[in-house]
Amino acid sequence: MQRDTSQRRAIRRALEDAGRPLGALEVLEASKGDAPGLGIATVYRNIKALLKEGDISEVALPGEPPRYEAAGKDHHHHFRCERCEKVFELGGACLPDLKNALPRGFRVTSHEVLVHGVCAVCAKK
Amino acid sequence: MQRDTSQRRAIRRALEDAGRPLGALEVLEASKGDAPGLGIATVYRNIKALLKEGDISEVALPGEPPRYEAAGKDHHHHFRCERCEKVFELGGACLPDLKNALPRGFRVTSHEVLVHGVCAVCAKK
DNA sequence: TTGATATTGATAACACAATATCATATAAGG
DNA sequence: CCTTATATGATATTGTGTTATCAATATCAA
Repeated sequence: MQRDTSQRRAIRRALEDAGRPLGALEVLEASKGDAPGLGIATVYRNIKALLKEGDISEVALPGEPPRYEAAGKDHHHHFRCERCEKVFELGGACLPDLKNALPRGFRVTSHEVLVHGVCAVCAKK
Repeated sequence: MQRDTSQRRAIRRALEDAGRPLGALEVLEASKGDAPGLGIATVYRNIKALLKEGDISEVALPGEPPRYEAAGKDHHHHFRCERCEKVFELGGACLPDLKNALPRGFRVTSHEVLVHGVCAVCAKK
């Protein structure tokens, strides 16, 4: 159990090559080149499997369905273009001292930053 | 059109007094003291009306339904307790220089920070 | 107080993403 | 090359949050 299918390869490849987090439909589109006729159910199935195996990780966004990106990257945050709605990866640039802003007794386990704006491609149009 | 009902007063009051963003069901619970028998549809209706009037603003969170808070506050971010799932307001503490982290040609319009952790009440248990 | 009408509460209906179903296709060991 | 159990594709179903419907109620101007 766990066969090496062309669909699974195409989906893994699409996520590895994208360089940015993809939603389920984006994965479908990006994978169709390598796996014609690919169905959305298969995309969801394989996303779930890849998550369980730890090959990809989920990028949750406010108000929209999650995207997925290759796992194992350094700490980073994301940028969402409000025109094309694509999400991009941002390197470096993290938070200053959070502790000052925290109420007494609060304990931090993680944080996430989402920057909104217009990407380079959309800005030119 | 636009009548002053006890339900509308209760809902507005609940959001103003909460001191933290509330979800629709939290608004329902918090308003029931002032408006017994309040229905969820009325909560949604009034949230929508208060949004349109600019009295409250939406706080979108990854992977869950939006919360709402009184409008007009200074720039701030939010903390979500992973135990009780309440969301709290964080003052101050903002981002350093975002520009360095941005790819060329990207334009920023806003950003949001969500801190995950355990709130003071839950940490004591 | 009265009457017109906005508002409410209960609940049906909707929208959307994600999962389940199931017949068919296919990978992989023998 | 066969066999068989897993994977796939099409689509029905689910689940959750929100909105629509509608009879009953309550606001507020006259």
